[in-house]
Amino acid sequence: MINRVVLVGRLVRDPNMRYTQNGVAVTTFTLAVDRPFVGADGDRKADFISIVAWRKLAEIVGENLKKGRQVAVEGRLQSRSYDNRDGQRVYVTEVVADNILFLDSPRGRREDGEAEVAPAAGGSVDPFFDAEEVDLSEDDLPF
Amino acid sequence: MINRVVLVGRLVRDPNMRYTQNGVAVTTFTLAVDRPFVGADGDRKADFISIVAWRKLAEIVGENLKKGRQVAVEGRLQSRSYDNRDGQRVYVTEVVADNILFLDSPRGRREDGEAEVAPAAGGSVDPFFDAEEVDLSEDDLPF
Amino acid sequence: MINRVVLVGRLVRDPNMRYTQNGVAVTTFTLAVDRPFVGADGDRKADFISIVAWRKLAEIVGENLKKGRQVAVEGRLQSRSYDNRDGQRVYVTEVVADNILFLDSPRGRREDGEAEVAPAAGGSVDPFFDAEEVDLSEDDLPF
Amino acid sequence: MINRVVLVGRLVRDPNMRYTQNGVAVTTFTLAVDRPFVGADGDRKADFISIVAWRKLAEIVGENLKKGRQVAVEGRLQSRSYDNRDGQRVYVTEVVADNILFLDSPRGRREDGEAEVAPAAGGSVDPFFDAEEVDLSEDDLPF
DNA sequence: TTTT
DNA sequence: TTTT
Repeated sequence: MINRVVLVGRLVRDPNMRYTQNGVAVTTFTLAVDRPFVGADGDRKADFISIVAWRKLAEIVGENLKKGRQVAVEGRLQSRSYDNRDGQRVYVTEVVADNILFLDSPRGRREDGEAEVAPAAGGSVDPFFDAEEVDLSEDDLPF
Repeated sequence: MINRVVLVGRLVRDPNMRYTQNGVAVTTFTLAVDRPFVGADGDRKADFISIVAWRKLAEIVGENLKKGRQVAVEGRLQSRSYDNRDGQRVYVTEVVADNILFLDSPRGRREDGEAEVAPAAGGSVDPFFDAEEVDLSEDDLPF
Repeated sequence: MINRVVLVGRLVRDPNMRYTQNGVAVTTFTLAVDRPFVGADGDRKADFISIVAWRKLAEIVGENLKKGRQVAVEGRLQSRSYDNRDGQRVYVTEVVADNILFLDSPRGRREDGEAEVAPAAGGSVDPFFDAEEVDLSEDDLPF
Repeated sequence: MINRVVLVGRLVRDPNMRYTQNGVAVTTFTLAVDRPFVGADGDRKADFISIVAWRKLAEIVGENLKKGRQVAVEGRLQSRSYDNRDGQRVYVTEVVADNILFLDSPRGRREDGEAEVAPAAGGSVDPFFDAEEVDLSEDDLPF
C-alpha cells in the first residue's frame, strides 16, 4: 500500500494526551491548514484535520506543543468508526502521524524567547531514519 | 499551506458522477487502501477513504473507473460539514483529487482484455504539469 | 504518472533569479534538508537538494528569499543532462517546485522584524488551488 | 526534517543487488517516470530517477523486480558525492526507498500469468507500519 | 560548493 | 467545536 500525507498548519487547541489501558501514550490534536485563497464570501478558509500520535511521539507532542503553534505533520490516513452516546455509528478519517516537525512559535509570543522555539533534534521524531544506513551510504558503498 | 496526499488503492464501488446546478461535473468514490500487515484478529485490514474529483477529471473517472479497479490518487485533504436529515451536523474529511493514475484492471477480470486496461495518456490528468515549462527546461535554460 | 516531493529545509545561499531568452523567469536555489540524527562521526548531516521555480513563483522566490531562510517546497522530481565546458555529459536530478511556503526567518535576524517574516498569502503560490471549486464544494454540492 | 518522495514508474533495467563489506544488502535501479504530456518535439518524455533500497527491502527488490515492471516507490531524497576514475567529484541525488509497492507486470508479458503478478504482502515492506498500533487504534482507544 |  |  501507498498511503502518505504531508501537512503544514497550526494547532487549533492544546493537544490532548492520554494513555490506553496498557499504558501506551496517545495524543490527539486538530490542525488548521489554511487554503491559499479567499472564498466567495471574501473569508479566508482552512481545513481542520484530526491528527493522532502514539508512544514517544505522543509524549513529545503532548509536552511541547500548544494552541497556535505551527507544525509540519507527516503520516498516513486512517479510517475508523465508533458508536457515539446516541448509539449512532460515527465515521472518522484522521492522520496517524509518524513525524512531526516543530516550526515557529505562536504569533504574539515571539517575546517569550527561545523556550517557545522548536526543541532542536527532539522536535522531529522520524521512524524511517536509520542512522547506520546513512553512514553506510557514505562509506563502503558497493557502487 | 502544504497539504498533500498520495494513495494507492481500489474502488470499493462504482464511482458516483453528478453535476452541480451550474453544470460542473463532480465524481465521488471510496478507495480501499490496504494496511500492509494483518490485524490482531488475523484479518487483513484496509482504510476506506472518500475521494472527490471535479470537472474534466470527474468525467474521466466517472466514465472509466469501475469497482475493484486499482488507482493512484494524488490530492489535498479537505474538511467539510453538513446537516443530515436528523438535523445533526456531520463532519467529513475527504481527499480532493487533482491527479488520478489508472493502474491494473479489477481482480478476476483479467480475461476481459485491453478494454479494462488503463487509457494511456488520458488516464492521468495532472494539473501541475506545464508542457511549455518542460521544453523550456531542456531548451534555452539560463543555467 | 505520480511524481511528488515535499521538503522542509533552509536555503544554503541566496537564490539565483534569471530570465530565459523568451523572458520567462527562472529561479534556482539549493535547499539543505537536515537528517534527523547525527552520523557515525558525530556530525549533523544534511541533504542538499537543487530546486527550480518558474514564472510568478520564480519572481516571488527571487525577490523574497535569502540564504538561511526556512521553507517548505512541494514539487516534482526532474532529471536533466547537459554538457559541461569540458564536453562531459552531466546528469542532474532536481525538484521543479510548484508550491513554496515561507517559514521562519533566518536565525540571528529575528531583530530585523516583520520584513523578514513570511509575506502572507503571496508567500504560498499553489497552482492546484481553484478558488471556484472550493466554493462549489461548500455550496451547491450534489451529495 | 520533512523529506518525502512518492513516485510511480517502471524499471528501465533489471535491478542491481550487491552487499557491503559488512554483508548488508543494497539494491539500486533506475525508475522511468512518464511526464503526462508530450514535449515540443511530439515525443513522450520521462524522468529517470535513481532508487536505492537497503537490507530486507533490497533483497525483495533484487529477487522479484525486473526491467519494465511498474512500481510505486516511497522514500526520501538523498544527496551524495564521490570521486570518479578521472578524479572528478560527481554529485548524485537519489531516492532512498523505504516502501516499494509492486504493480502490474511488464508490458507484453501479460500472458505470463500470475507468476508475474505482485507478491502479496511481501511486495510492500513498510517500515512505518506498526501492527500493534493498528489494533490499539481499534480496541482500547481512550477517545 | 553548503543552511540552522 | 476551530489556528495565524
